[in-house]
Amino acid sequence: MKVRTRFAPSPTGYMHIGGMRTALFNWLYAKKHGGQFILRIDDTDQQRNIDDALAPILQAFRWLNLDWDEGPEVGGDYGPYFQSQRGDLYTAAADRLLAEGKAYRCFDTPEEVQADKEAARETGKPPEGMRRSLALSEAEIQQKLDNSNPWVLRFKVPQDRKVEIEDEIRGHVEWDAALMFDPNIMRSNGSPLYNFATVVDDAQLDITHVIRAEEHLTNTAVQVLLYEALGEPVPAFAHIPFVMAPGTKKKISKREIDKYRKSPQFKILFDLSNSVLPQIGLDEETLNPVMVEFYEQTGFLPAGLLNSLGRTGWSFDETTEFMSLEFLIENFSLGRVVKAAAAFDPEKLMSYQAHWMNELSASERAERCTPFLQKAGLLSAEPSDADRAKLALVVESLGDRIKVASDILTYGYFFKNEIEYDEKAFNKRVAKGNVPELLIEFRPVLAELADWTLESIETALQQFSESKEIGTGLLINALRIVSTGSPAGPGVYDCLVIVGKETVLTRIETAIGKATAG
RNA sequence: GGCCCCAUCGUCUAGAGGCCUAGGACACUAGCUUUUCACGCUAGUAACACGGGUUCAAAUCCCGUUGGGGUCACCA
Repeated sequence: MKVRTRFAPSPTGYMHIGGMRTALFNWLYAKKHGGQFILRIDDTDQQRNIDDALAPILQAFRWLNLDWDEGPEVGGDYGPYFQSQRGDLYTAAADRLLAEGKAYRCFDTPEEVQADKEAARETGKPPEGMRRSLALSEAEIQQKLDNSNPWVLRFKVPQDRKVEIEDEIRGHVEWDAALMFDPNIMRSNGSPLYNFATVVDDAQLDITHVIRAEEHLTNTAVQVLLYEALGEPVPAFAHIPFVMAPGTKKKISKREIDKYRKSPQFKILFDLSNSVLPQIGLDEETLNPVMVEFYEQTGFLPAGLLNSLGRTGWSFDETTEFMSLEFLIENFSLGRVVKAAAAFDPEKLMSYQAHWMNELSASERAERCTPFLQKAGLLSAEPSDADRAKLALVVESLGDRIKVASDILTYGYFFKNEIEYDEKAFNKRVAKGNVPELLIEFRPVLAELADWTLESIETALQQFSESKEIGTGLLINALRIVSTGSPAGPGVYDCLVIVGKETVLTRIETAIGKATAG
């Protein structure tokens, strides 16, 4: 049998990082077994702006290179793939259940149902009055129908049995049907409830493996019964633990974002957010680390996020950490999914990210950095050859200092005409001792250099230091601040070459002026 | 509260009765390297929730306790 898995997001306007992990596991399982991955949109409860709310979700899949075999935009033989367009399917299934006596019209008011449930809560058993509508005669039912009394469709749970599944991750799980409350499967307006719609859809779509978050484990009991009542084969289930927020035991959630902002475990991500988003014109309030979009916008690599997602709640063996998407496809298995919930770890994500960034060539890294400089207004939309050459030089000399593409903005000073001095560093390395005097003497040496290369500058500096009987570190450290303003960055000679001879000479003058002024 | 799930270093995990003096990775600490920063290298700190069984032998199997989580909607 051909493996078919699915991910069924609601159009919420963003792709949740935890949901992405669930989707990834579904996708991997399908790919690993040469099957199909289907995207179905659970929009029964949504009304408007479906397109807007769906776009970021599809974009997240595209960005991570997780293609879907059937679903929005690509279509497929089992469509439509929006629940809002599959009404006939649910109605037909509901009619059949009603006709076969497997479901019944419940005329209880919501208040009655509520009261029943509260009364029964203590015992854990279904309430006495649950099936009072079932006792109604044909005539009584007809009369209520004629009076347009509202009703919902309830599934009649066969109570004299157990419901059992062999979960691919959790193993044997069973429930006592006698303890189950007849679930509402159709609203009074005729639209289906989740548990019903999902079963009808998964059956119709020939889904073979339902891989979803463990919060659905309890729902599975009802769903199994529904499959059976509908005469459909029950798919294999795999309930994966959910992704917790770092430093907590709770599922990671967008609602808790304000707490996360203060969490030390999240610091690395919010620091990035705070420094990068304002520079590229994005709002820190609307974009955050719970959303997959955040990682795309701050310059993570798909490989970095994928590696992180693939390793939270799953492992290949005792040592393998770095996994490409190809590796994951080749080796993924539900059997190795960890049963306990796992916390998403930003620090570890960063280490995966750094690894995959380093796998890229300098020119590939430069390409990733380009849009960030452009959005920050530090590089024109159509860079000149000189601009490109400079960027290439900067990225090359920065090496592994660029972990996420937006890190290039930390070194934005290479692309500005005016530099800002790090005051502390300036006082420590420039406005100190006889450094200003040394700079005054060294400047003409640089000015007379025929070549402006790493080697020529280094040689000149060493000879000069030797003649003055000083360590090279003195000028090296001073020149870094003088030429870039910043205490951190590439080697000085790289800095000097990148900044350029004329500018360096000018900046030495400026720095001397500043250092001697006060 | 009923039902269901889960439980190894701070974190992600390895471990399917003896390879466990519990392994790897991230983080952390120290040292080395070094012209800053970063990288790299070396070393170190650090865990089987608890209590009973079963067994010659248990992190691994069973039971219980505790703790954590999920779920009990005309949400998905």
